[in-house]
Amino acid sequence: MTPPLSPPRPSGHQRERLAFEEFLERRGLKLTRQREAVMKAVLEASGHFEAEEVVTLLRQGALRVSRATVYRTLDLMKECQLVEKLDLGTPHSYYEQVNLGEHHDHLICVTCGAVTEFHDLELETVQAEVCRRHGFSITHHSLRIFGQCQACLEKTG
Amino acid sequence: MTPPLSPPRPSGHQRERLAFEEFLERRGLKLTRQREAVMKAVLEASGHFEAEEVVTLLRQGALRVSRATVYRTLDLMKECQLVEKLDLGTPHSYYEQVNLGEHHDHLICVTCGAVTEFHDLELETVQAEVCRRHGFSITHHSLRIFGQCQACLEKTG
DNA sequence: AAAGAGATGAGATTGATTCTCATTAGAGTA
DNA sequence: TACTCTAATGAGAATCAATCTCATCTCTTT
Ligand SMILES: [Mn+2]
Ligand SMILES: [Mn+2]
Ligand SMILES: [Zn+2]
Ligand SMILES: [Zn+2]
Repeated sequence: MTPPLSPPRPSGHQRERLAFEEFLERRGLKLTRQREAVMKAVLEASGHFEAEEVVTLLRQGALRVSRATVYRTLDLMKECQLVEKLDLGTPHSYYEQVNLGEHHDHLICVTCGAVTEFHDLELETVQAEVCRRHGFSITHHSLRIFGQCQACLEKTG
Repeated sequence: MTPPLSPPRPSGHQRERLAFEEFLERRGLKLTRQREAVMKAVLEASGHFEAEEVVTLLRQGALRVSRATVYRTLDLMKECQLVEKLDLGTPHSYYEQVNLGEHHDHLICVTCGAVTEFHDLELETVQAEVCRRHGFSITHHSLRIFGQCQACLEKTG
């Protein structure tokens, strides 16, 4: 049961879905069936995925969605801050779904490729301080830490 | 004159030059005229540059150096940690010369494209702490902060 | 000078992403 | 329903930095 003092928050990705719809509205764009299919696939995706994976996944559904539309919709969701584009050092980009107002950075294992997410408040604070000192107005940032993960360290010493 | 207590440090980029020569030696590779030309150009370069700029610059000299060799040598210098490859959000990569043992991160203005360098010891410390907590052995990292630089802020409010 | 190993360069190739533009879908109107 | 108008889509072409190929060159060593 829902605690009485908690407002009944929309479940699933209702907030994100709504945010995207309002974003499209604001821009005078329509929520087409194709855009809806991409949005649904992305909101339900977990972890880091390639654009091509979305294309492949959607091929299994009834509605055909072209590669171009997948890329275009991912761009829109990125502008809406529901999606982030990642450069993990590979030749092509990865994307990930980000819940409204959340953020994290990445530890990337150069041995096995594992990507671990973390969030550190102190780190964010220090970054903000650096920006303040430079009179720089930050919009977003990307921190990638490369090295060996615990599992790989234990294997090879 | 050199202070007596300071060891006579090699000037210019003697240390980096030596480091590269030893690196090649260790790998059983030769310091060819082409590699030397690229190394010289890179060590004397300032700021962030594209691979293509090195190709163009070297075309003006007596010795012809192919694009392939420029890319190959930049990769070697990267392994030797004399060069870093940067993704500034543009479609192609930038490179920069890094002095032995030095490091910095970047503030990138999304309005004018200006790139400001900074180094913050506290930031590095907090990062190290995050890694320790995750049992992660860091080799290197890349922090990019995007936003508006002071100049752009003053122009547009 | 002959042999062997690495290095080079011109040009072909790659491949993720973007672009083009003819066609389609959908909202609004009469 | 039929018509209009505009945004959206999709198939395939184009892009272009980066990589690859492989014939040729350069050294060093016998
Ligand atoms: Mn992530
Ligand atoms: Mn720099
Ligand atoms: Zn690992
Ligand atoms: Zn600026």
